[in-house]
Amino acid sequence: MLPDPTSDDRLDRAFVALGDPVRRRIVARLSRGPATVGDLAAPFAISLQAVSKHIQVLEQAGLVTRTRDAQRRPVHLNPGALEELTAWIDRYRLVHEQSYRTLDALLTDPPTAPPGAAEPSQEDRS
Amino acid sequence: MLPDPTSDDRLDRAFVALGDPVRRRIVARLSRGPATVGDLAAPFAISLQAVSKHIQVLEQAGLVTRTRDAQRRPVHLNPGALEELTAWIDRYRLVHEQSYRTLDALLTDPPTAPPGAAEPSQEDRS
DNA sequence: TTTGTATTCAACGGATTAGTTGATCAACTG
DNA sequence: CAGTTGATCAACTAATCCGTTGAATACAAA
Repeated sequence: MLPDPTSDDRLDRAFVALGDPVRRRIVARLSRGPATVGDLAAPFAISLQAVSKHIQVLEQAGLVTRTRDAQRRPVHLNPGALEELTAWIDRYRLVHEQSYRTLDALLTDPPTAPPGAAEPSQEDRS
Repeated sequence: MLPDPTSDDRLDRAFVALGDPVRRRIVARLSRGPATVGDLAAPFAISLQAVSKHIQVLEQAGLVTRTRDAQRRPVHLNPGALEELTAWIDRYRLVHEQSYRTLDALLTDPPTAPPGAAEPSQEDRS
């Protein structure tokens, strides 16, 4: 049940979670402090149950955590998870265009690797 | 057909696009320079057509663009789109916890707004 | 204990997604 | 021209996702 830190499953879920406008608005709201499910559901035209599911998606992505307060389950934003996302993006944000070499040259004249010698395992990570 | 800058549809698609490990690896590869569909498909165990679809998803999200080179369609990363994602995240990365007020007080004692006076339209954006 | 409030669970339908295979299109090569 | 390469289109399947409604749970208040 514990999350596996060597898998990128959390990263998958976190990006997908932020791909929904409802969930992004929830995150935006939570950045101003914790809120209950009812609070979070209020601005939306969808059912409370649907919002509850969205919160579960955010929780499984590690983006939020839940505490307990009587019958309420306050939701808190987990800023660390958001930082992981920016960290991933920042790793690839800068494009190394290799401007000294034209695109045609790149495509027709592979630098040092002959067509038979493929090295697919060190491509990248995550 | 032109993208509508006032909609967050692009943001939706971009986050969802990065939620797939295959597409993240494609982005990672493209950060080192443009590549053809065949190049991008090589490291994967899935069909070329599947990779072609992944590229279309990335393209519709604004994350990549395609050019033309004879029968090849080189794919280029669009760093601007990645920056938009980090920009969104950075807006909410810092949590304003309002530590001077306890969670219970937050929940049971709404600051200045009486329960009847709701103002849901300025909640947030995107 | 009964009632009310806050939230989740369960089952379902409709839409979307990621993969497949087979056919097609476009451009280069001999 | 015919053949090959690079990539897309089309049709299909299995799985997942987003929303619904109705029932169940947990705690509080009367």
